[in-house]
Amino acid sequence: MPDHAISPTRAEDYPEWYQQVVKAADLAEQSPVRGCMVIKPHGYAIWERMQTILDRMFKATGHQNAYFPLFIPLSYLEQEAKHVEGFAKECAVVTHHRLELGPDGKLIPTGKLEEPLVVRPTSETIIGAMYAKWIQSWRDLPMLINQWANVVRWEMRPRVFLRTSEFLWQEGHTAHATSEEAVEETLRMLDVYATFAERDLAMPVVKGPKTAAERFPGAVDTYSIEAMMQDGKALQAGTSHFLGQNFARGQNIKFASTSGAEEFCWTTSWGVSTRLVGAVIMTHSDDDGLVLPPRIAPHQIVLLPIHRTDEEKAAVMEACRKLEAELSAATFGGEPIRAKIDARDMRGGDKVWQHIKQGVPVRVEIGPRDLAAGAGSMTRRDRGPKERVAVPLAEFASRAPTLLEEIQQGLFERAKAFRAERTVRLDSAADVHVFFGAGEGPGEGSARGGFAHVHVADDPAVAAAFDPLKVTVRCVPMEGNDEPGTCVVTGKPVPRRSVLARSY
RNA sequence: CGGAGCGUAGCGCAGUUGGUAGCGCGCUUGGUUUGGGACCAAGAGGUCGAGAGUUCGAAUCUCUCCGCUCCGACCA
Repeated sequence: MPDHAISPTRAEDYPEWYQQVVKAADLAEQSPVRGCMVIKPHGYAIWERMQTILDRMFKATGHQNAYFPLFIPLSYLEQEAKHVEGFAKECAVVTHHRLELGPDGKLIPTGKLEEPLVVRPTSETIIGAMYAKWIQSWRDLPMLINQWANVVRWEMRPRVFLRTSEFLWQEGHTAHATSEEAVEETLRMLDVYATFAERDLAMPVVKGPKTAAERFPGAVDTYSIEAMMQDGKALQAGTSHFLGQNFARGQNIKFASTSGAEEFCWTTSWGVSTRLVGAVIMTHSDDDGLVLPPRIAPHQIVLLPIHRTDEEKAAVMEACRKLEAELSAATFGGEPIRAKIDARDMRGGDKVWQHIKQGVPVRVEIGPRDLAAGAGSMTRRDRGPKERVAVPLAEFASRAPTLLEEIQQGLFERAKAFRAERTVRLDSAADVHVFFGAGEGPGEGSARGGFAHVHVADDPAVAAAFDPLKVTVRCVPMEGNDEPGTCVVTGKPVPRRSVLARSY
């Protein structure tokens, strides 16, 4: 066997490594439908973890869930000019509502719709149409609603989890009486995403507003959290938009204010998607497969009984069940610890490697020898596959929360250190060109780059200057960044540095 | 949608100048094993991506289409 479970390794071929990890961890696979993936149980379980945690956070910030239609009348999309422009190119359109059996046995779409329906690429317009009905008075505000749904964006180049034609996400849509309140909401939800990314996904992110070119179609301001993947590329992990009154005007979302005047609402929208699963993979995984932070791992601890005879089996299984019960009674991150006994009848080595490839944070083997010593053999996914530690069974459950916290924190620190190593401050366009290695050779380019903090203006000339490098302005970091300077392209004065990177 | 590559068993691949399908892993069964991706034996599994054409004969040659991957344009 090679010394790692995934081939090729990250260093050899990063994109291919990513796909092999998805396959080895049994997260998802290609479907018969072009550009669409099947999310398999293990991949879906990770998404469910994300949903559970985020949903709790949305509720805690006063939001309620609701559900709006998959189909959006074509005319709705036309209500905000920039919105149409932004999404028109990638929409799936339903034009018929019936199938008839043709003479050759083929099914023929018939029953042409009077008005074509667009499969939602996002739901601003249809939710706005409902808000226009629901909101009449300042007493109806703020309107704070979230929807868990699928959306379709007909992408040219799909990549599992990162960019598929259909994906799952959550979209929050809120309406407010004042601009200040709406901006506050936009930033609050950006913070929710940042907290979730760092605390639960152990993925350090940079928060900040986008440049005009990268803004959501129809938004006044778009904010994002940007994470660095292990190839140095940036991944937009979540977005929060301040929509101003743009959509409210287009869709007539009005309210009577306390003074009795009729005013347009100020709206926001924000979302994260199954892309986060890809983000987690590319942030933590190694050449042995998936590595999951404990907080989002469907199973945090797997117990592996080892036995030969029936007597051994009885004793070992009893010890496993006892430990499983103790672990389930203990808590980590405010939830019961998720432990599982894997008693499947298969070879121990295969079984262990399966759990390694699937990213289970902690494995505990319990065999007759361990039992005699009152111990279990523990291995951690964030350490080498053969670094085993004997742990006393009597105390393991009480120590487990600390252990999981240590792993969670360790992964976060490791990711932060990685990002720090690949983050630089540059003060000239020439340095940017050098850093991102203008002339990259095959197989080498993927290892280059990172985040460059540079003074640049929000100006098309900046995008044009770095376009040949495939580098874009990811966002203008809001924290620890108040050093004024002059734009390295246009020479204009700017109040702070921006993050430049290649991106997914 | 442009450029490149690929499509043969669940996975990874071989199959030369056209002659009717093979290897490794995996899977099933039996046995030997078992604290680190076991070994022996016997088996199951393929309209060679789809369609058309050339030919006595096509996985192999020609054309068209479909899908996947990478690189561009677009994006969460």
